[in-house]
Amino acid sequence: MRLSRYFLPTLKEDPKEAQIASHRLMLRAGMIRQSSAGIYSWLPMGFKVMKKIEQIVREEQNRAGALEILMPTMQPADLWRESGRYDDYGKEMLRITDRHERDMLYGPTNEEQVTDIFRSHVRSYKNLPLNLYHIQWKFRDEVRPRFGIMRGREFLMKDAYSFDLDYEGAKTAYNNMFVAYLKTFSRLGLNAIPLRAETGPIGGDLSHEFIILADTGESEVFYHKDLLTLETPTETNYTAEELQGIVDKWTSYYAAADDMHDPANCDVSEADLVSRRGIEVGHIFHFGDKYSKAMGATVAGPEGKDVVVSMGSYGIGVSRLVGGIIEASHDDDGIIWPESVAPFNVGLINLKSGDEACDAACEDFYGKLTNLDIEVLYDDTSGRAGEKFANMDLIGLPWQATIGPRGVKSGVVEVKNRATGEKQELGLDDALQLLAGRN
RNA sequence: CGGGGCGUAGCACAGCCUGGUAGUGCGCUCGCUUUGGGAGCGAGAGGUCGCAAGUUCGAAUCUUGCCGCCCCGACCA
Repeated sequence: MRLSRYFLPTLKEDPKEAQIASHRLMLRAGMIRQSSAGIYSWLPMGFKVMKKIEQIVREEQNRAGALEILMPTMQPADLWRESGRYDDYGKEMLRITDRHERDMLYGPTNEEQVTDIFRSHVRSYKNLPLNLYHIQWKFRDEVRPRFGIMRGREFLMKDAYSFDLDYEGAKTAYNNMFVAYLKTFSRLGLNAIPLRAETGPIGGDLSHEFIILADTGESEVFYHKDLLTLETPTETNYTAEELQGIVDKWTSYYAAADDMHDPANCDVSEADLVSRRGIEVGHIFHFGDKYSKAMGATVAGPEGKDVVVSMGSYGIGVSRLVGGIIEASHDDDGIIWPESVAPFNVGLINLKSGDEACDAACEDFYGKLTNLDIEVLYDDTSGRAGEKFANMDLIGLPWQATIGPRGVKSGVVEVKNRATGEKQELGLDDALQLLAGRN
């Protein structure tokens, strides 16, 4: 992509409403545009990153055996009356009346909707286990949206819902998602920590939040320092026992958010206990028959009797992750994208656009990178060097390749690693090889 | 929802107290000079001063009402 043909409205100065790094940087890097409080348009580069995150989430859900569907954003109130949540939910739920005076709502979540789909199509235990997920926009009318995309009112979420015959099955479904989450966050370049979460009135121990570490995190977390040294599982088809083993291992280390942390009850020595701030990016939850019972989601069991299915739900905040990743990975100059979600792999800087030799060298290099399926943002504009460098640092592409009059003469390109700041002058072929190897 | 603050050009702001033809910096357009970390000079474009009513000869400025946005707290992916 040539920058001269792209839409990347970057800002030199900080918009005053942006208080935290991700919000500030997303606005400055031209990723989003606020429409109203907590509601944003996604501009090309922001959208591209979000789509990459979404795709990684999707691939790991698919690998885990979940099936993608798409449920609507607008839901009928009647479904929510069945579960009793229409009255319970409060003002966070955006209620809308259609032209026929029917009560509708913009979905803040989809348990009712998916349970309705399940009960009307699944009759036998033989069709279980089943896990349906979708990646869809949700709306929660937060009293006070803030932090840009991190806590907006409209947000993109992946929600998976599992259906099993009994608790044992549901537990395996839960463990399966637990492991899928470890893989997902690892691929996103994040250190995610599973925290035991409040299970509310349902009880049990099957609820975990996944948080990523960032200084601006919303809550304080405490965890055993060895937790971050655990290896992320990589295989695809684990047995129920293997899944349980992985989950047991990951949950054997102490990890708690401030609301669950009790110093008196924490057996980790002070030297091993780490305290940092975290951002919640995922939540998995077993809720048993809460919705299936209220809404009559049953299947015929092996003995021919109807059984109320056991359910769980598993969310990942896809749009929130865009901000979350920036919170976890930036410096004073701008964003530092992990390679897996970077909008482009390489930023190619032409230091003297209009200079025949420079243009030719850049065009050649650009073509070669593109032919290797490397996504390149080629700054072919007539801007000044400093401006181009600063802009490239701001948008945070993992690699920068700079070609200027000086380098053209000696046939070299300067390659800079955005994360480490390390620069090296390489011949064109060596530079290609380096960048291709990283792709 | 309690408390506080702010709405003036794409962005950041001054002007308001003490009413009198709407400004500065950055960005944008054109020209010349520059050119390896956010250049210089010159010439331009761009604003219903959030909206409405009121006071006044005259309102960005004073009064009232409304709307929007931000921050702290409580609450949440």
